[in-house]
Amino acid sequence: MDKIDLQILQILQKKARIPNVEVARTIGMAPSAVLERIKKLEASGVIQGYEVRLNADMFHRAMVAFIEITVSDPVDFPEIGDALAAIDQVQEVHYLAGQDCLMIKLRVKDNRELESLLLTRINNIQAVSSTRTRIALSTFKESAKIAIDITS
Amino acid sequence: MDKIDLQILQILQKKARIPNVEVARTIGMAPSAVLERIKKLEASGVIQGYEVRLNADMFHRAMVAFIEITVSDPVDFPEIGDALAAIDQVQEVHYLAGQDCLMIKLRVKDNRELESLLLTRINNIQAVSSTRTRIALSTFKESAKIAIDITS
DNA sequence: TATGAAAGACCTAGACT
DNA sequence: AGTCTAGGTCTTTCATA
Repeated sequence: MDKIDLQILQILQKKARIPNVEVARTIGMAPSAVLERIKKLEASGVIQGYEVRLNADMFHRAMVAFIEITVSDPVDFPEIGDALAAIDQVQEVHYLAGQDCLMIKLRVKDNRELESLLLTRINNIQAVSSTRTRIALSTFKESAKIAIDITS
Repeated sequence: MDKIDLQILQILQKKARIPNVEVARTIGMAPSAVLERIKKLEASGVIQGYEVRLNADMFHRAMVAFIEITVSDPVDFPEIGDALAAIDQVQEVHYLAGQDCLMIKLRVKDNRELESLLLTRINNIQAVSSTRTRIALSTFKESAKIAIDITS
């Protein structure tokens, strides 16, 4: 990965769904060269995919919550992690260091749906011993972007 | 937003950087009609953007952490939220209900960078009274996807 | 690895339904 | 809102440097 690759990624991070030639023009290269580089970045796993960012409010997912889920037996983490990951409303599942717990981020319609998930999909998992829910009232920033420093 | 729009969004959520005609073929419509719909979805704010998902490990951002930041004076939230959002390594900033605190998600290279951020960018903010850091050891799921139910 | 050429695919505006 | 058409643009492979 050289500076040109970083430039390409920086452009795609701003707007992934643009023509190849536009990327090529921006960095002053032939489209075929840019295509080859992007393909290599995809093949090597640097680029993991291209996503649309949708407005959650318009899909009954206005409410963001984080839940810390404490588990009685750490051996069960993989199964529980997968079970939580399988819930549509759950966007993230992380295994946290030092406290025998998982952190999940989810988006639901409202309190009612949150309660329902807690009761029927989370607290009813055998090994789950407790949960601690934090609800977000507003969001200042939410992005998967990684700052790319070309000079490095 | 009708079922056709939902179908289009479902396709774009799988892979945003695909030709318009391919979307059109998949749902059995003329490309121009699909183009028009996508433009409307963009204009109305349903589609907020198109992102590349990069492999964080390859950009010195292997470590994920969540920090709860307690603030002495709730009046200061907007400024602190913006200050935190301005940090490159910070991917999310949420204002939490009920505990006078902010939740941030960040990606850093290692413990050293995390410590440096805590000392020089977070704890040195006047109104910040305490922080509670949780480090993710592994991640089961991490996505901004919203499940789209076509039948609805 | 880059360019340039060329064939084929795609985009998109506009006429029309 | 959709289809169809058509010119212009973009993609992608390949020969070449």
